[in-house]
Amino acid sequence: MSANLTALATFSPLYQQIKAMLLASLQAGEWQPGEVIPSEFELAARYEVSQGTVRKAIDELTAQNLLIRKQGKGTFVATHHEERQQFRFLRLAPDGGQAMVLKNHFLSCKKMKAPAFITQVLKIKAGESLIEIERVQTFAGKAIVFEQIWLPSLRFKTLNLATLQAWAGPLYALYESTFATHMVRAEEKIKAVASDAMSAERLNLQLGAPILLVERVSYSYGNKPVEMRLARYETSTQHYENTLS
Amino acid sequence: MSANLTALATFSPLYQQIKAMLLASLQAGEWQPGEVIPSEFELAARYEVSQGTVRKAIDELTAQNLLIRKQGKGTFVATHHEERQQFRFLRLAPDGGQAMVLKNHFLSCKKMKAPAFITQVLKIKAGESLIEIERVQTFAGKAIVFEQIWLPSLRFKTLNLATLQAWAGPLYALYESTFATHMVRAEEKIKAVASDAMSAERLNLQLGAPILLVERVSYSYGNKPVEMRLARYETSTQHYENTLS
DNA sequence: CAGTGGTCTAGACCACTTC
DNA sequence: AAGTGGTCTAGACCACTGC
Repeated sequence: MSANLTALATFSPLYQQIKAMLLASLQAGEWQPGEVIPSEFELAARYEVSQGTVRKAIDELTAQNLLIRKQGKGTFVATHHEERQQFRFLRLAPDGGQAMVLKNHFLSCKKMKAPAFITQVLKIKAGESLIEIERVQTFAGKAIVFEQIWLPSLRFKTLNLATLQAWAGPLYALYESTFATHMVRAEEKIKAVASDAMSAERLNLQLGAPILLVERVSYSYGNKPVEMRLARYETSTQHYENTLS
Repeated sequence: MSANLTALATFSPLYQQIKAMLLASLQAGEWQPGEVIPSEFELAARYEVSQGTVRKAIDELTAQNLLIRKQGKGTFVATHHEERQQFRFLRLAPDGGQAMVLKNHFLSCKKMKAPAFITQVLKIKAGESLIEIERVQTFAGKAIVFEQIWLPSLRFKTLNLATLQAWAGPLYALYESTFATHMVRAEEKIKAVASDAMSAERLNLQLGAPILLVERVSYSYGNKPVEMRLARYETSTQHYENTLS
């Protein structure tokens, strides 16, 4: 209310506080992915603010893809099970046209001790146990993507090769369904490299053929890094797409 | 007002119409990049709507980086001369750390007839005249980027090598200052390829060394494609960064 | 102090969904 | 018809800038 002094209490507008509380509820799992959250008027009553203020908080959360509005129905927690969300994290497209549906081939799923470069990224203890998944993805019978995926064993205790092979759909949807983990954001670092022996074999390329090397770190609520991937894309007939604005 | 029928007039909310009118003014050059636009109340009076409606229109334009709000000062037309905007279209970062400032080396600037693959992308007539620019960018003395840039001669009539070499700052700022062209958006398609003779020479690499090949098409107001680039990035000590959300 | 954008409210009405 | 999000308004007040 006061705070005329030199910004002692780091003033933040009401709708930002509401947004923070909504985020806390999402993180705590009060509303699960795919579920409706209470209506704007209910939330306004709960937080004792006007509907317009709740609305502005929800506006920002929908802009970040954490919530999805559906007129007449309500506001829903975003989920990777949703049709529209399937391609949110896939930037690969065939040179001719639209998005591509890739076929999964899981090669392995093993426990391992986390190497240093992963512990740093995932902010876990040195030597903590990880699950390492190897996957190849094909399009029209041709291997396009080979990736290694690392997850903390603690959170993904029961994950195994059989589960993966039985799963149809995006990995992130599996994480939601089975491990109560919703991915919110990812950061990628991309390089062009000469394929090493393993990548060349998996992608049926000549040793040294140029491939895209994509390092991805995915974050759940609260900026928590949960998954790290090292992906190799074969880009002779497809490319990585990006829009700058 | 009516429109109970099966959507004859493609109803659009007031603030969308305001947004369209603001866009038209931007495109027509009524307010130049870097200038203030009229205050929300002035615009509300002009369009005979409430200030809140204008506000919502401006909200969307700022979200698209077309306008920039500055509390207490006004709302400004976005410009590539702005400090903050310098790195908007540069996704290259050194493996260690933050954004990198690259040094320009313009190699050539020549007129040429547009090949088919460019006429399609830039939507110009077959055989129309283009300007082709070749540029190398260095960081800490090392060549990092080699690119070819194509612009329609019509719009960029007076552009020449001397002008380019005298220019300090982003190309897009030059386009604004001298050619009344503001770039709004760009789309990139990225591949890993083996460097050809020309690229290898420009980047001091061995022939065949893997490089990132980035095709970029940049758009001005009204989704008008204006510039096409083919860039090669050397990514042994830096990478292309991207955030997915 | 006046002018700008930023927040917040309260209420009216529209558009879409569901029963 | 009732409930949801979506639009629009009018007015009050806050925060920042510059004269």
